[in-house]
Amino acid sequence: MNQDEIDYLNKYDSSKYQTPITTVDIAIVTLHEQQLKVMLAKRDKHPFKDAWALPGGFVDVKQDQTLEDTAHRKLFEKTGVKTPYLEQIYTVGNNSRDPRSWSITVVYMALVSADLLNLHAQNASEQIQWFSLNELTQADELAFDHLDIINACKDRLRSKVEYTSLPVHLLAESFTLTELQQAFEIILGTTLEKKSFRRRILDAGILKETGEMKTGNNRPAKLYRYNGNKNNHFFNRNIEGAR
Amino acid sequence: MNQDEIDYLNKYDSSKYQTPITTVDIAIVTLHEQQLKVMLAKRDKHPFKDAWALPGGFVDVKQDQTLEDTAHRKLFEKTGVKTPYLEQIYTVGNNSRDPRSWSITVVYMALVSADLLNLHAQNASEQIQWFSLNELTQADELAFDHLDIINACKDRLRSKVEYTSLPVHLLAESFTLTELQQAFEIILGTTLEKKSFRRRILDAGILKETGEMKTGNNRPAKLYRYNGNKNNHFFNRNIEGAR
DNA sequence: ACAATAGTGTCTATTAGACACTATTTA
DNA sequence: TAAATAGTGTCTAATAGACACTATTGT
Repeated sequence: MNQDEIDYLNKYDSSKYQTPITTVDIAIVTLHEQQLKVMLAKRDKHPFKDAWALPGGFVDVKQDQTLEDTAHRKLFEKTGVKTPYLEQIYTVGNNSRDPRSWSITVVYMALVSADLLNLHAQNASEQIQWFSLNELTQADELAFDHLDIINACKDRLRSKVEYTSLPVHLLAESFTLTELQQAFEIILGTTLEKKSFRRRILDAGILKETGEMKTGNNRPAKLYRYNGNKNNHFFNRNIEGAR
Repeated sequence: MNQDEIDYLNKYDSSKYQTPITTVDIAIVTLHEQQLKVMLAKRDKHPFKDAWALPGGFVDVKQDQTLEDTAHRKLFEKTGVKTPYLEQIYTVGNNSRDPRSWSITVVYMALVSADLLNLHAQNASEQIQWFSLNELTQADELAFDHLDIINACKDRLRSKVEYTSLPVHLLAESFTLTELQQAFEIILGTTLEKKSFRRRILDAGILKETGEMKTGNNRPAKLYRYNGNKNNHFFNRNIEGAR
């Protein structure tokens, strides 16, 4: 860096340009009672005071080093979960979505196992509630364009389920193949053929048997653990529901 | 909107919060002389003065209604092209990518047919050059994290070619199946089997014969036109090169 | 006729879907 | 032994890959 550039940077004052306000919003999604749920928080400030909105907020330029840090921070504040599956979905920016100003939001989606969340305790609070992803409509009058954003997340979920192993992130650390199949079915909104499903998943080599069994009033089922960290496995052929 | 909210908005001054600076960058990609090329512009200002960078810049809150408007505006300034295939790739934001400040950039990729561009005229200018997408390295010392961004675009291109019809956007309005196959091959970096390729594309029903033929020193080839506007067709099985 | 490229016929290999079957538990 | 769910055997259908073949042009 030469003196010329150093001088330029010393004189640079980013606050003197008119720029959009930039936020990060997160769709925190979980699977509970056979339904996909998304967390919404009641806004305690203008604009859209008292409306339900995705958790989110401004980048804290002191505290956050990256956009992912902002997303992780917000997620931890709301759920206490530190290492979820977190994926950037897209960024919306225009001059009409926020009455204050030209506004940009970077949207993340987090998938969290319900067993890491104390869903009932959180429901007791007035401020946070879990909504069924499929039942949200215009009538719910969400803040900003958050209904559109949630629908975009739902579409992304659905389409990724067709060719990835993404639903594992909605389950507990160990799970049966039937539980995994149900997660796929709930996201896709169809039933899947058992044998094909099991073959697809097992042939992919992405699960490891834990050695434990899940017992009930019937034949016990093998428990598996996902073997691929926070990454998804990509199949090179879509699952049936896609057709 | 009630009086309370109106008062809040009247008093709201977005410039008093410290926020990241936000830009839009575009990877403009074309196919020329059997190679993928990306357009870079030489920076005439600090920071990274005189380094090559992706075209891009700040959202103009007066002129642009949406982020896509900003991308289209930048693209038009550089190429004169108004309606390209334009896709949002992702958004990078952190406190280290720009020496001025915490910085966010929303990255778009545009695919443009080489026959809409006057590549030679542009190469004559000192300010803009087309670089082979596969030959850019650290040694080129691109501005900011633009090499990383370009590599992310390259990865996205490659992976989408495995299951979409995306390469049609790199060709002229009418093209032969052999030209389309070559575009796929260049992006994938492999050769494809002719019969499978043609069957896949024709069975998808995404092309329409123009009725014209392309002639040369050999059997003439049917010319086709893409039948799907700016959307991609999604195949439910990946192409060979994927394995 | 030959070179060059366009375009096809058809066999094989792979894998998803269908569906009936067997296995293992509790009550 | 019945109910319930886990898990398998195996046939069929769909489709991608391989590759040899035919077709049509200019020279």
